Parts: sequence; structure tokens; C-alpha cells
Amino acid sequence: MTKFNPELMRGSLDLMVLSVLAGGRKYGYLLQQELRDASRGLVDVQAGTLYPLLHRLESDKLIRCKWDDSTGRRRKWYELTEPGRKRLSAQAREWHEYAECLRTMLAPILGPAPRPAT
Amino acid sequence: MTKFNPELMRGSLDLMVLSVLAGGRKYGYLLQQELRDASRGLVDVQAGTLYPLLHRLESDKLIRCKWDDSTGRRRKWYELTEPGRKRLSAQAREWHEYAECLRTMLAPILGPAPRPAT
DNA sequence: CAGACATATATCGCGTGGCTATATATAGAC
DNA sequence: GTCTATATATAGCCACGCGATATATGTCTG
Repeated sequence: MTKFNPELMRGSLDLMVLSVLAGGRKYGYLLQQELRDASRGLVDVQAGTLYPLLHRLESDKLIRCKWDDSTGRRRKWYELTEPGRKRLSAQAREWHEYAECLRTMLAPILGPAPRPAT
Repeated sequence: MTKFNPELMRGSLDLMVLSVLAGGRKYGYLLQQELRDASRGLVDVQAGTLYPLLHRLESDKLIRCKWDDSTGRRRKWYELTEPGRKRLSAQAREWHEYAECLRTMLAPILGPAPRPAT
């Protein structure tokens, strides 16, 4: 996990994984790369973080998986379940609300919001 | 901690505390209330979370404290140190960058950004 | 062919930090 | 006198990201 303090990610890493999976079925290693690309290299989730996270999401029935050994490369493909889709949208909304809340509180430090057309 | 998933706060709760302290010296109980008010009730940090957090910030020299028993009410007043001020601004910038990053990644889920004038 | 490297998944133990529960003590209200 | 709000503190629990480590295979290079 480069760039950002790992504690910052707690609680939103699963959200990021779900959001990448919303783009279609992926296997872990690919997901790791797409996560890195989608964040322009800022979020580089380690294998020791990602795989246990996927196992958690699976045991929570938010994603499901299927092995595919047919290509020689042993890969475990994950996809969102319906509950997973619901969780993604709920968690995204929660995060957004939290971010807006914090943004407001930090406004004096970050400087007046760059929001409107000014 | 109401409303939000506690894991969401990890890594930004200390940031919120520092930002409230940027508004002047406070004691713990007051800080708790101001944090609740500043977040319109969304962030209600519990005593068992707040006091250990203040102790951590103090041992990291980001805040300093002074007891004041003169009013009958035994109160421990905290204020930002210079390193604390620097940490606040650095951490605020880091959080902002992270939030922008996540916002971008979640854009397809949250719906096209309500940012520009359209 | 041998060795190196990227691909691909898995698990263990560690540290951090928010939570609940609990404890203590005083001021003010009734 | 009792109850509530004020005010601080600590112990133990649990979740989870991390680094380290293990394993196995495809691919490239000399």
C-alpha cells in the first residue's frame, strides 16, 4: 500500500474492490493491477491484504468465485452477487456522505472549497 | 460512533480531532461535543475512543495539555503544538487527495459528479 | 536445459486503533 | 439523598492492513 496511510483505507478498501468488480469478473491478481491503474498508482494493495479480503467478501456472500484451470494458469474468478451490488451502492453512498462531512469540517484548513464556478 | 461504520473513521478520526483543536484549546469532553456539533451529529466519538486518542496525540507531541482544577471541575485542556499544526495540514492534504482518488473511482456508482456547472 | 522472473494464490503473526464496559469523582437539580 | 450531567481513565475484544513466507507454473534468456 503505497502513498496513503494504510489506516486511511480501512473501511474503504473493500468498497474499492467491489467497485472494480462492478466492471466485470476478475481474478485477484488482475484486480490488484486494475486497482492500481484505476487509482493512478496511488493504491497498490498487497497480496497479503487482497486475498484475505476477497475471502471475507466471499464468506459474506458479496462476491462468488469459480476456479478456471483450463488455461494452465490457475485462476480464481470473482464476480459480484446481487447482495454485493447492493452493498456496493450503499457503501458508496455512506462513504460519500462521510467524505462530504469531513470536507466541510476541514474546509478552514484545506482552504475554501473549490466547488462552485466562482 | 453513530451513523458511520467505525472502520471508515480509522485514520481520519485523529485528523478530525486535530482540526477541532485548530479552533482553540479544548478539554476532552468539550471536544467530544464540538466534534458532534461540527459533524451535525454524524460523528459521535465515544469517551473510550477519545481519551486514548488524545493520549496518543500527546505522546506523539502533536498536542500538549495542562490540568486546570481551579474551577472545581477537573479539566485537562489540550492545545495544538507546532508539529501538531504541521501534521494537521499534511494529513488534511493527504485525506483530500485520497478522497478525490476514491471519488473518481466511485464516479460510475455515485453517478456523474455534481461538480461542474454542467 | 537452467535459471530468473512474472504470474497467481494462500496463510501466519504483528501492530494499530475503535469499541464496549467499567471505574472514579464532582457539580447541580429535585 | 438520589439522580443526572460532567469529566477523565483503563482493560480487553476484535477487525483488518501489513510484511514475510510458501508454493506452483508460464515465459523468457542465455
